[in-house]
Amino acid sequence: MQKFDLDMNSRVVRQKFFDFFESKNHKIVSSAPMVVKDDPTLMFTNAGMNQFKDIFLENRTATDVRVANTQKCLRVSGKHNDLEEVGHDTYHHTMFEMLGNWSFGNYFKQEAIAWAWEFLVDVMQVDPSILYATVFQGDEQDSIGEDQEAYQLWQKHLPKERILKCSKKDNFWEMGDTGPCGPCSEIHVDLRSEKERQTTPGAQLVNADHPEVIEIWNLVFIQYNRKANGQLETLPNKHVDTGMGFERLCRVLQGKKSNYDIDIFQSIIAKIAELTGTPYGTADSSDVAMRVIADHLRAVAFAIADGQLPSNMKAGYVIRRILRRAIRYAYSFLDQKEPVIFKLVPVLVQTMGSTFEELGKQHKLIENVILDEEKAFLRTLDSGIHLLDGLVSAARDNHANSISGKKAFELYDTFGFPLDLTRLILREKNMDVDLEEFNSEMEAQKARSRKASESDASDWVVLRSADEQQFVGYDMLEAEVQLVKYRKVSSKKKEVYHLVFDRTPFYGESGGQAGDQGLLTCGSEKISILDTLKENNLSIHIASQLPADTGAVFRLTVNTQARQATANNHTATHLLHHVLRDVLGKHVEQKGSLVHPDYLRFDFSHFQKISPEQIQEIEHRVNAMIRENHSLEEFREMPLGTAKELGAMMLFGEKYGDQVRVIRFGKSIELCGGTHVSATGNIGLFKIVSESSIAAGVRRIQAYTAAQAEAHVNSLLGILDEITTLLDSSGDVVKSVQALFEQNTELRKKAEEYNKQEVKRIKNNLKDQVQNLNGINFLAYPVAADNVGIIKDVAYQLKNEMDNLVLVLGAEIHGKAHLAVMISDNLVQERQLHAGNMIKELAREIKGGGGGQPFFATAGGTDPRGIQNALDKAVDFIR
RNA sequence: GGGGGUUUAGCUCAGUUGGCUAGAGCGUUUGGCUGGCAGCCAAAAGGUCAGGGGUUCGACUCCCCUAACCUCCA
Repeated sequence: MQKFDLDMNSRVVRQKFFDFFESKNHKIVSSAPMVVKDDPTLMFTNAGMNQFKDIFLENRTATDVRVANTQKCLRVSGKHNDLEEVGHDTYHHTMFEMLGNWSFGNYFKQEAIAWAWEFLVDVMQVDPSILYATVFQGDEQDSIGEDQEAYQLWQKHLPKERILKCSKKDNFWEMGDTGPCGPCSEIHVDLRSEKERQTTPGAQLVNADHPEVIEIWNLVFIQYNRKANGQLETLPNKHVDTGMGFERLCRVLQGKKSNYDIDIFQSIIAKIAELTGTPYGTADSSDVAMRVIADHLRAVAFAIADGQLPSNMKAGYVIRRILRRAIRYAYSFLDQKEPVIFKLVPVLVQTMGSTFEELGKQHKLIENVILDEEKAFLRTLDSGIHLLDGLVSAARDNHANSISGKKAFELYDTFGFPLDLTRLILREKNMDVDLEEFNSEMEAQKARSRKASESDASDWVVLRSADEQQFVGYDMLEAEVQLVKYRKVSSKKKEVYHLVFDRTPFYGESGGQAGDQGLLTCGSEKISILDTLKENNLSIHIASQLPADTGAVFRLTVNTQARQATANNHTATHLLHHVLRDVLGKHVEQKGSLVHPDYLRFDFSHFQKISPEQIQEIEHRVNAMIRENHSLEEFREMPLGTAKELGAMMLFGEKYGDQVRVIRFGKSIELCGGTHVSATGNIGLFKIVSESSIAAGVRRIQAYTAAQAEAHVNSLLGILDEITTLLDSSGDVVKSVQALFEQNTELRKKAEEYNKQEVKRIKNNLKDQVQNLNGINFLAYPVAADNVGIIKDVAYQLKNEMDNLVLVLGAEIHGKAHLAVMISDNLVQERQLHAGNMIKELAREIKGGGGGQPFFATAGGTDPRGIQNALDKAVDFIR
């Protein structure tokens, strides 16, 4: 029987794992950020191996060959992970920790298996009789046999009946369609009761989605490379990559039935219970809601700490979806109509802040961002409910008891109102939604999106094997290089080639700095490099075409002008960052940065609007640092510890190696991989052009430097100049404009007054001309007016003053003919007169058209000479 | 990156197939009444109908472009 230890809280478990692998000569490294920055195939870290991917791909050589860590991971989709399922069962999460130990070309299966066993059974005292191991059974298609070696090794610890041979689906790990891969061996644990275990052997339940027979540790043995043609080749360097679900391990050790019962989640759930007044265990629906909230809170808080704010694009959208799902559950099943999730942040910081210090340091920001999103989504829900009410009453009027899928989809797609809420509300009113139609609308939406973002990358064509790619761009702006590999990428818009060279002076887009542009030359052939991207530590040059001779020696030349402009903006960003912390306070943390040749954009945490005076002060101080002309001090390889002692600025959500590059300009010291000016004086001028908010607690500054700043200032001065000239004002322009405004208002009022008088005058004149025909007060008369409004006004006023009126007015305004017909309401009723029909006929006389309502209509035409004819003709209608 | 939507008074929003001289509620101001928790009554002020272009006799309404925001999908 599994014994468990109440003192085995999550912190102790984590520490024991580290201690164990440290004793096996592993280096304990910190978790990489959860948000992935330089891998287009991945938005979030979804496994422990992500931060070592470049080692497996041999883009980087490992400095330590034995490593262990805990990695914060996020999964929202995948074969066993559907966001909508999380919280309903007891062992799936969006955010989770993955404990792992790694060997980079060092130890292999024997040690990996022996140590896994030793850690679980000897150190953590897991009952060996509830453990199962799986090994790869081989695959004919790939012509590889079963993993005999692993099978043998497991027999030292487990009887044969508890070592299971499994298929490629569960026991062969691949990073992607191509690349490093290999068989794996999983450890499963059977947590069912003694009695249940005797009735059904655990072996039958392994890999069968049983909630109590679960995988806890996957040992991956990377020994092959999958080539583009599907073939496997044996790797010279074999690696071990293991991953153990931390929350599951804690569950086993704490003797709980559910991951959500371990200390990490229970502290959060207890707080939810306290805040909502609903104890955990009250009902199934509220329990699910609490698990959803507890899980999603972690995911969102960690993402924000790593710099990923909720937004409507890409990774930010995933975070928003997770957070909104939590809000939805709080709203629907815990009856929380006001923001509540942000109140849980302190508990999370308390339980996890010591291991992940980024949480505590950004406590306030995380709260603010969550609160803001809660408010926004509750507003969205409010207006959605309003719209749904409209749909419901419309359906009732039609005696329908359901709402079309199309409408429900519109509610969801356009107004962000979730389908499950729609259904919940409808059910209370005994109504339903056409789900089939909803789903087909959804499919159409997805298809549209896919089509729009379609791009097709063909396989890499590898020309030569190469060591780690060398970046020489800090020292050189051109270099002789050779092509290592290339591929063609076609998207809807155009075709480009991705080129990778053995070395390059081109800076690949990273750390917010835009990639270099430039030229690739070979003899007389010139190919432009449009952009440079960085993927998994590899610089990829985007070229408009492929060079004729791919085997040649090329010359790569960076566009120096763009590079210099970029450097200006990058250095200015550092100065700005430094000054912001001085002027606004040390709470300022970089939350995003874009360094472009034309401008710079800097996002940072700060909770109020920055006043114009502060903007001026910031600008002034940055310009002062520019004039002080600090020289660049660059330390390419500084131990991380030394950099910290220097007080170098480090960023959350950024991963740093042991050796870091440090950039210093006077008091500004930052860890940075970007390119900079040789002295701050090069920047010339720094000018802030906008300050705004992009999220709760995050502000954005955009600025220009050098030539752009100059151009900006000049264009503003130019506008001012023009205004001054227009006003013919040599003195205070602002006062002149104010005076102009006042004058304008005055004149407008005067004009209105004049019009009123004019209307009155015309009206009084007309009154005398009214004839009585057949009991109708009839008048058809030309008037002199200089705008259409006057005719209209006259007509309306006369209508108010006279009964039984049929009025036809004509006027020539700006060379065009205008007619208006007004008929008293009673005549419209009694005599079936219709101004609109009348005017259509009359309009013929002025060669125009018109229309309107029964009592009032207008027409216009091109022939003013016809006005009198039209007026004469009008009388026919009342005879 | 693609789709859908919104933009009308200080705020929240109505505004039908193009035609009432752009409205409501709240808020503001003024006057009157009133011992009360959003007091009551009356009146007034307040609009570049997001911006620009077009169609039309006539555009808040239809078409095109731009901007900001909301929202879904990838």
